[in-house]
Amino acid sequence: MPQAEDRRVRRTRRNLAEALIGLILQKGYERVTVQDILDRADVGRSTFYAHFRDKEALLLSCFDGLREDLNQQLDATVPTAAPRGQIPAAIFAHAYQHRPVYRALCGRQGGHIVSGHLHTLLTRSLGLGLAPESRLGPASAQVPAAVAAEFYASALLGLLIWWVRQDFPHGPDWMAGTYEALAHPGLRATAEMP
Amino acid sequence: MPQAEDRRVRRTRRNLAEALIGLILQKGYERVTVQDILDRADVGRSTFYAHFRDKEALLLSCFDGLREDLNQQLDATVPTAAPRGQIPAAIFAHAYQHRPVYRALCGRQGGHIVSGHLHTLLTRSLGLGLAPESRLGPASAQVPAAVAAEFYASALLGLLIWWVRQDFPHGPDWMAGTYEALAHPGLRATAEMP
DNA sequence: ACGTTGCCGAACACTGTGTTCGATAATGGG
DNA sequence: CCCATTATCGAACACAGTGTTCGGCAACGT
Repeated sequence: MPQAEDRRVRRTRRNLAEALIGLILQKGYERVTVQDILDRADVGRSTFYAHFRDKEALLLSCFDGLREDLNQQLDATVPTAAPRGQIPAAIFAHAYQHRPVYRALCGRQGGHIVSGHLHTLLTRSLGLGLAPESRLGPASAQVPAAVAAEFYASALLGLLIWWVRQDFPHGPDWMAGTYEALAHPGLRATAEMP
Repeated sequence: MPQAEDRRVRRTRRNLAEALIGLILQKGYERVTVQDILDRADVGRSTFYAHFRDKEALLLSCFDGLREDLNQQLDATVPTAAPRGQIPAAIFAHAYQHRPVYRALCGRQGGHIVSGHLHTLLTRSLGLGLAPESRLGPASAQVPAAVAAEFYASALLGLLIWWVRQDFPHGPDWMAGTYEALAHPGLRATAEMP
C-alpha cells in the first residue's frame, strides 16, 4: 500500500499549483496561459493534461485544498454541531494564516471563479442551522432562512474579499468583530454595554 | 447636426446588444463566441470590431446602458442629495422593470464581469453619504465607513443576484423591505412596532 | 443629387488549446 | 538490489477563436 501516491505525482501537482498561484499574482488569472504554467512549473504539456482538464480544473484543485483545510480546522475547534457564530471568525483566521494563497485566489488578480465557489460554501455553512422557514434577525420581520443566509454570506464574503484586496490592514479578530457588529447590532449593543 | 447618430450605427449596436443578451441566456457568457454574435445579429466581422474592441466591451456597453437608466431613475425620484435609504428600493425596482436584461447580466449564465462592476457601483452609492471615519450601525462598535459600505453593498448585491437567479419569486418592495429588515434590525423593530 | 460614412465579406496571421505517441527515467514493492 | 510499473517528456498535430486589413458597395443625412 503506497503511503499516499507516487512521489512524482505529488511533485508535479505541487509545482503546477505553485506556478499557477505565482502567475496569478504576476499577471492575473485571465492572462495566465497553460504554457506559462508549464514553463514556470517546468512540466511537460502532456503531463499537465494528464492531471487536469484545463486551467480552471487546476485552479479548483487549489481551492479544494484550502477548503479541506478550512473544514478540518472548523471540525478541530468545534467537535460536533457547532453554534454558527464561530464560522466568520474561523474564516478570517484561516484567510490570515494563508495570506499568499488567498491573495491569489480572492485578490484583484484572481479570477471570479473562486469567489463564486466561496459564496456557495459560505451560504451553505451559514444557512446550515436554520429552519427552512423562520423569522430571522434579532428583531422583527419574517425573513425566510434562505434569504437571510444569502444576505449574511454575501456580506461576509464581501468583507473577506475587501480585506484581502486591501492587503490585510486589520487583524482577523478585528474583522470578525466588525462583521458581527454589522450583522447583529442589537446583540452587540447588549453584549458590550460598558 | 444629426439627431443622435447615423441610423445604421444605432441599428448595428442594438442588434449586437440584443444578440449578445440572447446568446448569454442560451449558452452562458463564457461560451458565447464573437462569431455567434455576428451570425445572430447578422453583422459583418469587421463591423463588430469597428464598434467594440472585444466581446467584453460589448457587454460593458450593455451594462452602461442599464447604469445610465438607473441613475436617471434615481435622479428622477429624488431630485437632489437624497437620503440613502432610497437606493436599495430603487435598485430592486429597476431590476424588476428590466428583468430580461438583468437575467442575462446577473443570472447564472451571465459572466461575473457585470457583478463586479455592480459591486463597485453599489459600494460607491451606499458609501456616499458617510464620513470617512465614523461609528456605524444603529448601535455600538466603531466601524469605518468604508467597511460598512462594503458590508451593505455586498449584502444588497447578494440579495439582488439571488433574486434574479431565483427568477424573481417576490416583488421588488418585498425584497427592499427584507433587505432593510436584515440590514437595520434595530430601526425596523422600532419603526414597525405594532 | 451628392459627398460622406458605415457596412460587407473574404482572406490572413496569430495565439492558445487539447490530444497523440514512442522513448526515457523515476518509483516502490518484492 | 532488481524489475515491472507508471509518470513524465517533447514534439508534432488539428483545431477553434481572435483581431486586422482592404476594396467595393449601399445607405445615410443634408
